[in-house]
Amino acid sequence: MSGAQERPLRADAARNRAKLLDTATQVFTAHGVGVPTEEIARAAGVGVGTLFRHFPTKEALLEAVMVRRLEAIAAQAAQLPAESAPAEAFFDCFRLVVEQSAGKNEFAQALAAAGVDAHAALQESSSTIRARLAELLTGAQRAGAVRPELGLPEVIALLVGTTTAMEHLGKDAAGRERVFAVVLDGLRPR
Amino acid sequence: MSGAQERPLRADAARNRAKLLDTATQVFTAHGVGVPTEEIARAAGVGVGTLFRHFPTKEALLEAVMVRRLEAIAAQAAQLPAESAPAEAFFDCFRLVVEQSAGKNEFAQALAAAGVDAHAALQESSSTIRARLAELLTGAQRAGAVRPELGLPEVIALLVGTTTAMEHLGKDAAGRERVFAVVLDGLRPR
DNA sequence: GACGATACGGACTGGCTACTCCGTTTGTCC
DNA sequence: GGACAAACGGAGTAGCCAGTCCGTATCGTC
Repeated sequence: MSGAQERPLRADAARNRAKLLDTATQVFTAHGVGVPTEEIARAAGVGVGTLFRHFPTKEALLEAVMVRRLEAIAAQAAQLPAESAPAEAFFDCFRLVVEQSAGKNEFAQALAAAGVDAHAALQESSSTIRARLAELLTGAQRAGAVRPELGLPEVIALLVGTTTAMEHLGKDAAGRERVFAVVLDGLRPR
Repeated sequence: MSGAQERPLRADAARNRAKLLDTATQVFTAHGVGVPTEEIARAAGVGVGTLFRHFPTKEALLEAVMVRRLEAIAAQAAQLPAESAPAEAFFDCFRLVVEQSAGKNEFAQALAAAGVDAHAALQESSSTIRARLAELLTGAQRAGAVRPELGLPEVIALLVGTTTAMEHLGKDAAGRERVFAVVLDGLRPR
């Protein structure tokens, strides 16, 4: 699916590409997606020309950052043991996604605003997470730990909403925990 | 606090100002805050000069739109009868704010991003709602209908988060209702 | 209906930013 | 170590958009 027959990058090119991705992740998260591309290039220690050679568009860079984060989340989600403890696995996954998504909301919004709703790469890596989440959801529902009437779209909406709530609370760890309690308990059947 | 000694606007000026506010509300909600000011002016049937005479800055226009919405919400919230049924009043208020805030999240974000965290007008009208919400919250908590450990910041974060979740679900009314059920039930004590 | 004050329209400006182009540098392979 | 391709840097370009300016139109008043 992903392995095209690209010839290998030269060593410096590969290094710069990785550095750009890392830097872009940090800078976008810290200062928002509105930062000029030039600032990212400078922070990464390269020229803008280099940035645009690797990512032909600012939007492409944004997308690459998102894909990378989604893949990281998917990898962690894959670790969760579903069979033994379906309920915990689902709730752990919910927490995981929310915690790893801190500051990512704005990215998704920016991409959607740019009319990129259906970019293949994003589609692919997000559907991996969705599939995993669906699996854990039905497991937890079968175990009676989650309201049976909830579908995947509602759970995802709650995921996004909870992330936003967390961002709104900032660093108040105790408050975040109380919000988590509200949502997670709310997911349980009455 | 708000009644300054402005001399009355000329009839056409008052008309244009009102039209601009209405149009801006619609256009910002429909197409996001990124729309060029010129587009709003055109949609309102006036020139950009007129727009900038009434609102010296795009940001000022955004703020005026927000203030107006907040005031509308505050007015509705003031109607809710707190004494007779504290629990219902709180939950109704929660719903009210979420439903009236559809599409407003992005405004607030845009304003915050512009470094306008503490504009007096916004502060004032949002603090009206906050005060009302705090009142209803403690009432509901005293009645045993809401978790006693929750503070106003957490409730507001949940409000914002729920609004986002709703926006994410789009027009799926049944799904929205299920999400509401999760959050509102989660607010109740265990 | 005439006159001063108020408000209007929209061409124009300045600044910002995504993206390009090409002379220079660096890595790779023999 | 030399030669060639690959990659780099950053000044330059084009387009967009918030906000200005002033000649023209409209309002309100006598």
